[in-house]
Formats: sequence, structure tokens, C-alpha cells
Amino acid sequence: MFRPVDPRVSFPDLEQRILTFWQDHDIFRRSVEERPENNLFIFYEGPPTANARPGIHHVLARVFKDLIPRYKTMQGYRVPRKAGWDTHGLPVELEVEKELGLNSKPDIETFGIAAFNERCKASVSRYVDEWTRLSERIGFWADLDHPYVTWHNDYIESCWWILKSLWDHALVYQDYRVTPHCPRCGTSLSDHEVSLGYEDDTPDPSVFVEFRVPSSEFRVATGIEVPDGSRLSLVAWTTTPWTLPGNTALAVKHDAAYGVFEREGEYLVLARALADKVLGEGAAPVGTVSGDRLVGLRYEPLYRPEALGQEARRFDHEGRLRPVGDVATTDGARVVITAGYVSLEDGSGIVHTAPAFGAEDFEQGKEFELLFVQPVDLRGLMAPGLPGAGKFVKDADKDILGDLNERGLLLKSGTVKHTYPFCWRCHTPLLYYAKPSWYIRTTKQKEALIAGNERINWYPEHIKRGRFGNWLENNIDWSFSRERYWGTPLPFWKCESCSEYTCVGSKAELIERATDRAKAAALADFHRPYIDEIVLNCGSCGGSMKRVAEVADAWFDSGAMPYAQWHYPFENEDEFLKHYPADFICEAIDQTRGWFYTLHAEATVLKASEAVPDGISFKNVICLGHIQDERGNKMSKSKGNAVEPWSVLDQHGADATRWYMYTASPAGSSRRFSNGLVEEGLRRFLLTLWNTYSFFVSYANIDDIDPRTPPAGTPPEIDRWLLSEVNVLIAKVTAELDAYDPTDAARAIDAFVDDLSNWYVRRSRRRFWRGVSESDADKQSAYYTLWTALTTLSKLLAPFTPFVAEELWQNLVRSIDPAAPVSVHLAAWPKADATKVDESLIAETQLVKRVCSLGRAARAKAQIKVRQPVAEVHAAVRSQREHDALRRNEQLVLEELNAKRLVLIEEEGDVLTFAVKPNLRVLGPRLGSALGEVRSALASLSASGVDALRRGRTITVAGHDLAGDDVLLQEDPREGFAAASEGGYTVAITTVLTPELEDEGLAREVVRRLQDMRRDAGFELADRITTWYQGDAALTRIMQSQGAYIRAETLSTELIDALPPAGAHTAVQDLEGVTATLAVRRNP
RNA sequence: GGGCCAUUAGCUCAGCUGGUUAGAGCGCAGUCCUGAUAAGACUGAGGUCUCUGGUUCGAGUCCAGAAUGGCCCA
Repeated sequence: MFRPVDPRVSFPDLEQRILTFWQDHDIFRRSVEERPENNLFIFYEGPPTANARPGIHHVLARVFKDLIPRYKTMQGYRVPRKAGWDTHGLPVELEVEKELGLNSKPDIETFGIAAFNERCKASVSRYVDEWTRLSERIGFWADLDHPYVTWHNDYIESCWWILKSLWDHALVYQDYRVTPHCPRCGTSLSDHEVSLGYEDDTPDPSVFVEFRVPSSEFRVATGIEVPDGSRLSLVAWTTTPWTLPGNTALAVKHDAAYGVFEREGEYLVLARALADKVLGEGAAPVGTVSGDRLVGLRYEPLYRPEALGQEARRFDHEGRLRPVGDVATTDGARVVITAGYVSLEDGSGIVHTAPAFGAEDFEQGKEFELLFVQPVDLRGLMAPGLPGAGKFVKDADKDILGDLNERGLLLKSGTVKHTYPFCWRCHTPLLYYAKPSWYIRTTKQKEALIAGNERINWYPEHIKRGRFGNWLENNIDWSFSRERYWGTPLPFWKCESCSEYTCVGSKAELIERATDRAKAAALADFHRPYIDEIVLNCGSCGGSMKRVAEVADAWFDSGAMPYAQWHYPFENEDEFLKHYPADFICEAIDQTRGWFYTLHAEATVLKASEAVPDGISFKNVICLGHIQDERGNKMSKSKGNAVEPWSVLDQHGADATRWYMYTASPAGSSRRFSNGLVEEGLRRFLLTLWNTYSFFVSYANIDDIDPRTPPAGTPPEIDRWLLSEVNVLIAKVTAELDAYDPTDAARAIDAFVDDLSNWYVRRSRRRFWRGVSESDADKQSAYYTLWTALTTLSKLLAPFTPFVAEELWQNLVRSIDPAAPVSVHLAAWPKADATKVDESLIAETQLVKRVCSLGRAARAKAQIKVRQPVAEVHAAVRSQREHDALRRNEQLVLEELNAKRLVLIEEEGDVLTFAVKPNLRVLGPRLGSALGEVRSALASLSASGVDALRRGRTITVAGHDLAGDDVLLQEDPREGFAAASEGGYTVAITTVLTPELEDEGLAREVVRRLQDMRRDAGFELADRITTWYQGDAALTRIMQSQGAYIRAETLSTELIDALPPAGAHTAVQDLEGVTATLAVRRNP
């Protein structure tokens, strides 16, 4: 006996029971450990940051991550799944700052780094519980009890080892970069944070400034004569006057035309295209020169901060900043350069360039080896000696402009409103500011990065050469340092005496090189501030070395996970080698610049450092699209359109949610998500499956049947058909999952379940309840076939909907076979049996379904309900083979269409007319442009011509010989039949109803009413009943003529023409206009 | 400004190397069926396959450009 199945299942409740079952029987651990150790499939978990509640997009990632390992497990692989948590980084710090009411780095330092970091540590573990709960609830299987955690000392030590390996191969260096900097918080902001704080319509000065040029030099460069002694200026535009003291170059567009304009005895150079805007209509140039002719022209700086004691530096040919020893050498060092970003849309066509205060300016600085001066400090205060000295730069703007105006260098000034970034936290305007940063020299390994990428399978494939490939092609060195607190401390020390840098690669090395070895040995926490207290002996000069202030970007941690999760190379060398590289990883598309890149970059540079055996760390990757709301908009908390995962899970369950994720759209596409869409999948797929399962169990229990063995002999066609489909499905799902395409795999299962329910079960229903007590071979075959389909589905569905799959397994397999695996997730993946696949039978069934579907359409047109038998159904099919197939399925078609006789109308051509059409696939290539005339000639072909073609003879049409496959014959039914056709098939029914047919129809109507009454009365399926009836002559007649049929269908032992006794379930029915009293009573 | 992806029915999506009347599910309207019944079948309305060019006998499909949306980068 199978456990009875409630057709009104609650999936969330079911899933809770399954979760308990898994826990009680330790299924996850067993699913890993019971597979052979030498047959590994490696999965890497990309660590989520556990500093916020998980959202529905995390559910998406986790269910896709979960699927492939479950599949591979069933295929016999051991798939260890170590969970991981990304715990460092600015988002965590910000959360804590908010909590503590801290507003800046000085605030944090006052609070104390040690205490602050303790709070960060506590913060990341706060949400781990909910992450764990959600992961378990959705059936995401991973070893959550032994995760890798990026803040653990072991993890950090592995990161140090990586940096040391790179350091030894000169792949790490320090350099400047320009970052959005908040002068109040004293820190750079990440791009994400910057994008939080943009404000439109911010007013800023819009000023045109004159840079003087000696007329003699100008003449030499351009050949344009300007009277000696007259003032000549390049006109540049800026909205940030405070950056002007940092100016070291002016950029022009190399192919733009620049004019020299005379105005009140003064000569101004600017782009011709912008002259009208700047100087007013009608300004005529006295000379014109192309931008490239201006390059190298020297001009007089507005300010020379280096002359005021500010440090001046200069880019060397490698793009490094070197101090300028002698201030005199900066004389004339400010020159005109070209730059691609110079616009002729606004401004003057000459762009003020200050490498200390702009990312593009900085790059130009490297390219042209420009001077670099930075007369503003990290608090945003103007340097001494300059206008507005000591003021915040935005306030110093006015002083600068006043000064320039006094000196006659201000051509024009006004105000613009534009979009400007502010600190999202404290609303201070952000400054773009060049600061030192540590880099990994990934550009040196660019070829290896690209070559490695060639060996990675991307799903979808376009990511490989598209987003990810382009990213690698445009690779820039990876800036991986952050001036923060809660992160992996960079293991770099600088000598206070000789400025020598060194890198430490392990705790052992730290102890060995520390001034105070005992203190280093006692270091219990590798984080700041403790690590900062360790002083090293300088190997060069014997001085003392102090650690640099930076920590690593949290992305560096995540990219280190293949090594650091094992504390490699300090421990677990075997484990590491066995688990590297990963066979499979899976994250969303934003990780092309995130985890996908950091994993790949670290593997590549470590291989270049000969520290790891392979240059790629993952072989296959599913790259997911994003989740949008049901209207296609991005989900965000602020818009209020984010879907809360728990509400979906509580309402519809994990399987329904998973199924939607897999089937809604291909993995790589973005998908719309809403509660309603999940519910649709639930109803259409899961409930259909459940109904089928429930149907099977109900009848199998009545018959007390063991469905495991097929009866001897050849099974009926419909059973062979279903077993064919089962094996085709196994092959299809296996192939799609091997190709990392869960969507097509899931959709194939979806289509199969529809076929199973709406064709196999519907067609076979009677076979399950015929003769409740007997057990013949046909019934056994039906049970065996349906059971096989359901248990195969249980296995195929296990990776997709692990809960309902388990339910099917427990009830359909475990309950009758104690030797079977305890869980479907310990079972073996099914293998397709090609000998069970009968392609022609599949095609035949498709044909039969199509004919039945057309037949029902024909009935609907004639408005004859299916309960009313008709005399004949006529069908036209496309070939002799199909003709024979339909004849073999005659009984089935007659039953489905409730008809007495099947006429295949090729045998009786008189009910048809034919239309002839060209077979484009054949004739197109052969006839080319002559196709048009042939087509129209065929449309008006004579009856004899049509007949000749029907008999397979060759005819000549518009000068071309046509025969056989050259044309398609389309058959249409004649008058007098209700017909429907589609794709070359036509099915018609006769519409004349004889009294006998009408009596049969009435009998079926009575049966249906009695069945309804049985159900209303609450009888069991197998109960025998007695039936009473009272009605007109027709009712009495059919109760006698069709009595055997009615008794058999309704399990009535007697049909009594009398008023029912008290206690019988009685109802007055309207039977097609005839009033009748019917009553049923259960037999004692 | 650059890159990638998408755009097919009211909604969610199929549509293979170009081929005959572009499909499915949901929703809506109606009819039917019913011992799986919180299912099922059929019919109907609903499509200038985003637009414009091009290649071809033939384009939803290939090419070019544009528009819109999403994502990433600057």
C-alpha cells in the first residue's frame, strides 16, 4: 500500500516535512560522502556578503548553483560544496558606522579601530543565520557548518601568501590613482556609493580663463603672425576653478580647427566651432590652425605652487610619479597636449588639465609625462600662498576667480547647473583626487588572461568574447588597496629610515622579521590595529619598518577563495590540488567585473608566479541575468518593488519558486519576477504532476497492486509510447544539463508532464478502474508504465524540484522497496534506454493527438457535445504511412471522439477537393525567380491536372515539369461535414443524429449525473450502489436498452423504476429538457 | 561616449541551418467534458514579429542603421 495522497496538497507544508526528513537522515552529507573520492566534481561557492538580508536575486543564484551539483551527484560524482562568507569591506563598515553614529575616519579612530573592527565582525555574523535559514529552506545544499570565512586569520594568511608570490615576481606596485574622495569622511568612495549621491542642477562656476603664450613661440609653432608685444592667450574652460593651481597642461583636439581672434587689441585662441558661443556672434579669426600644430606649445602657468613650497612631481616614462628636485626645471614645463575627450560641444575646445584632480587628466599626465602638483590636502583645503588658502576648495573658488580677474586672466564667468556627485552619507561635494594606491600588474599578464579565458566555457556563450572578453582586452592594473579598517591588512612594510618596502608572506615570516618576535608570535588577530603594532627590521639599513595603512579590497579576498578556503599553502595541499580548478561556478552577470574577474585574475597572476598548477580557476560558468519586477524594472528597496523571498516561499513553496527560476527564461537572460508568475508555474506544472501522482496512488491502493514488474509480452501501444517518451526525455534532460542549460531541460520535463497527464492518463483512465477486483495483464501494464514514468520523473526532477521529487520517491519507491536508496538524492541518475524508444510510435501518437484535436474542433463547430455519439468521423492524412497508423489507432480515435466508425477519406476521395501549392523548399532553389508564375499557374490548375498530380504523374506548368514532391496537395472537405483542418490534416464528423445515437447520448448524460450524485453523496470509488429513477418514456427506454452500460459505469447493482426510498441520495435533474428524478444509495 | 543583451498576442515566453497559414501557457469571452475535479478539451477575440533600409525567388530568422528597455564600463 502506498501512503494515501491528499489531492489538496500544501507544498510549503510538504517541504517542511521533507526538510526534516533530510535532516534526520543526514541526506546531504551522505550524498557527498557516499560517492567515490576519486571521482570529484568541483564547485566553488561565490561568497555572499552577509551584511544584509538575502533578496530574491540571491534565491535565483542559489537555486542555479544548487542544480548542477545535485545532478552531478546523481551521476556518481562526489561534489563537495563548501559554503563561504564574504565578510570584509566598506559596506560592512558603513553599516557599523551608521549603527554607532560615526561619520568619518577620524570618528572611527577616536572610537578605536579595535572596537570598531569587533563591531564589524559581529555585524557580518548577524545575518548569517537568516542566510542559512533561507538557503536551507530553498533546498540549497552546501556545507554551511564548515564555511570559509574571509576574516579568519588562516584566510588572511593565504591572502598574504598570494601577495607575497606576486611581490616576488614584481607584479605588485604602488602608484597614484584618481578617486572620488570625500574630504569630510577622509576616504574614497566606491563607484556604487558615488552613484547613490549624484544630484542634478548643482550650480557651479563656469569660467573661461586665459593662459598667456609668448607670441614669438606661437608664430614658430603655427606660422600665424600676431603683433609683437600684444597679449596672446589660449582660452580654457572649467567648472572647478579650485583645480586651476593644479593645472599642468592644456588639451586640444588634434583635428579640430582653432582660430585666433582679435578683441580689444588682445588675441585669443579657441576652437572655431565654439567662437560664436564664447565671444559672441560674428567673431572672425585672423588666422586658423589645426589642433595638432598647437601641441608642445608652452604657456605661462596661472599659478606655480611648486614655487610656494608645494611638492612637484612628474610622470616618468613608465607612468610613475617622481619628485622634481629643482623647482627651476618646472619652468616652461606646462604645455599643450592632445586628448580624445576634448569636446567641441561646449567650452572653448581647450581643456584645462590637472592630473592631480581628474581621472582623465591623470591618464594624460602619464601619457605625456606631465608635471603633477596637488596644492589641496585630503581635507579639501587650499594650500598656503594660494588665493583662498586654508579654505575648503569650493569656497576658495571665489578667491581664485577674484585673483584671476584682477590679473586680467578671466575672460568670462558665469554659472552652470549640472549633475555633480556628493557624498551620499554626509552630503559633502566629492573631489576627484589623486591618491597613492597599490596595484596588481594584471596588464603584464593580459595575454595570459585572454588565453585562459579561451579555455573557459561560458553560458551564455556571448559573455566569453563579449562582456568578459572585452573587459580583459581593456584590462587596466587592478587597484586593490583601500584606506580603511575592516579588511585583510596589506602585508607591506615601509622602512622609516630608507623608505625601502618589503612584503611578508606568512605569520612565520612575520615572526622571523619582527623586532619583537614574542609580540608577533602572540598575534591573535591579524586585523588592524594589532598588525599595525608589529614593527619589522629593515633588511637594507637595519632601520625599523612600519606597516602601510591600507587593507585589501574585499574583492581580493573573494578571488583568493580557491586557495584561502583551504589555508593553502600552509595546510591541506592535497585538498587544494584536488579541488583546483573548479568544474563549475555560477553567479549573476555583474560578477564579470567582480568575482569572475578576481578569481580569474588571481589564478592568472599566481600561475605567472609559478605558485599554482593551472592558470584558470574555473572551467564552466553559468552567468545569470538579473531579476526584474513584473514590469521589467530593476528591483530595488527604494522603489519598493523588491519581492521579499519569504513571502513567496511561504505562499507557494521552494519547488514552485525554483521551477519558475529555471523555466521562465534562459539562465543568462534577465527575468521578470512576481508572486503571480510563480503561482502560474505551480498550477500548471506542479499541480498537474501532483494530480497524476495522486491519481496513481488512489487506484494502485484500491487494486493493491505492485507496479514494479511489467507483464510478459508486448505492452499496448500507448504504454510503449509513454515509455518511448520517457526515454527520449531522459536523453534530452541529460544532454541539456551536460550543456549547462537547465532551462531547456526543465521545459522538456514540463512538456512531458503535460503529455503524461493530458494524454496518457486521460486515455488510460479506464484501464485503471476496469474490473476493480481483477488483475489482468493490461491493467498491470498500465500501472507499471505510469509508475515507471512517475519514478523516472522523481529522479529527473530531483535537481530541479528536490522536495516534490523526494515525496514521489518516498511514496512510490521506498514504501515498496526497502532496498532502494533512502533518498532520491542518493539514487543514480537514470540512463536512457534507446531500445525502448520507438520514433515511429512517437510520430504516430502525435498524429493521433492531432486528429483527435481536429475532431473535437469539428464537433465544436457543429455544436455537438462529446457526450453525444456521432456516426462517422472522416479523416484525411498526408501519407500512406500515416493512413496505416491511424487505422491501427482506430479504437482510440473512436473512443476519444465518441464516434461509431472511422473513415479514412483517401479511400473515398469524393468528400474532398484539393488545392495544389508549390513546395517552396524544393522548387525555390530550382526555379528561382520563375517561382512566381508557377505559383499562380498552380492556383488555377485544372481538375485533371490536380488528379494527375494525385496519381503521381508529371505535368507541365508554366513551362516547368512538376511531379511528386514538387507540390503539396491540400485537402478540403466538401459540404455536409463539420470539419477542421490544419497543416495538411483534415478531420470531419457527420452531423446527422439517429434516434439510436440520441438514446446513447442520453444514457451517457444519465451516467454523468449519477456519477455526480455518487460524489455528492460521498461514496467511495469502489462502492456498489442501487439506483432509482422516475421520468418520461425516453428515460425508461434507455434505462432498459442501455441498462448494462449504465449499471457498469455507475457500479449500480440495480436500476429501479420507482420513487426512491427515504435515505437514498435523491436529486431532480433536467436532462436535455426532460425532468427526471434520480436517486442512489450505497449497498449494505 | 563605449560595450553586451533584449524587443514576437493584454501578460510570460517558444520559433532549429532563411521556406508554405508565426506557436504555447496564462488572462479574457463562450462552449464542452468530468470517477484526476482547486484539473481538462475546444472555439473566439487579440500580431504592420520595434522601426527603416539591404541581401534573396522568399526574411520573425541574415546584414546595416535607428529607436526603446536592461546591464556593465567611462
